[in-house]
Amino acid sequence: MNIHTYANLLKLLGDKTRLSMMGLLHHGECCVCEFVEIFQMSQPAISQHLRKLRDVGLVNERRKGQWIFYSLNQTHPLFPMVQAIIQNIPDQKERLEALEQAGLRISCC
Amino acid sequence: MNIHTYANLLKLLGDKTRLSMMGLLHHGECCVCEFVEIFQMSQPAISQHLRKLRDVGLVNERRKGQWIFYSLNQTHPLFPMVQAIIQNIPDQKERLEALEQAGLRISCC
DNA sequence: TGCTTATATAAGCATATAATTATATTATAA
DNA sequence: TTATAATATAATTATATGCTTATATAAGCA
Repeated sequence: MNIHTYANLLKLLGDKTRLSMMGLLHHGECCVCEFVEIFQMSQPAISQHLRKLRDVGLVNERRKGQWIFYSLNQTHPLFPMVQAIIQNIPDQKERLEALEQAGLRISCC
Repeated sequence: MNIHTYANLLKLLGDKTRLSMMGLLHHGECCVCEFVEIFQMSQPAISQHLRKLRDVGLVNERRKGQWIFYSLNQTHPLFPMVQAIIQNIPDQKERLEALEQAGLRISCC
């Protein structure tokens, strides 16, 4: 893996929405509609951000009925770097708690 | 410092040239002409990359005669994050050694 | 002083990026 | 089987980015 690979990773995470997504996923999997709610963005916009993360393999997707849950791919070769970054950004837990208190958390099995 | 600040930092470092520059500066200060030589890029292109790093305050500049030397600003609030990133990218020392062996290192006092 | 070297800045252009709108796909439920 | 909900994709558009070319500034030197 050369410097170019790392620069591309940083560019990918150099977006407020995608970086926050990674910070949220650090606390566990989330589905698309949760992201839509948290970021107050259109569903296609969210979907396209997730696609970019998925294309590089940084996140896994898991279909559960009508929902698709995303999670961090901890086996990705760049995961150590991702982890180092997540550990340096502000914790996103509050946004999950707010979602939960609004009764909008999709916590199915 | 909010998540937006961090995303902007990552975007800034999400460029092959700027990320390599930071990796090089980790080994000590460099002047513009050294970067021009290392990256085989035009002087204005190099200058513009350095400007972006300087605008955010990630690097310091020091004039020494006709040369301007750049170095890491270790007092920057985002420096811990920068450091974490540098520690995860491939070491850029080789490029400095190649420069040295080509007799193109500006090692004035 | 005038010439050269090192660097910065500005303008222009081609490409990349992120959002919107519209449409397609997939699953559930009536 | 039709309707609805969740998600994905495609096309479009506006903005951002990185490079080039041209020019400006600043220091050293003949």
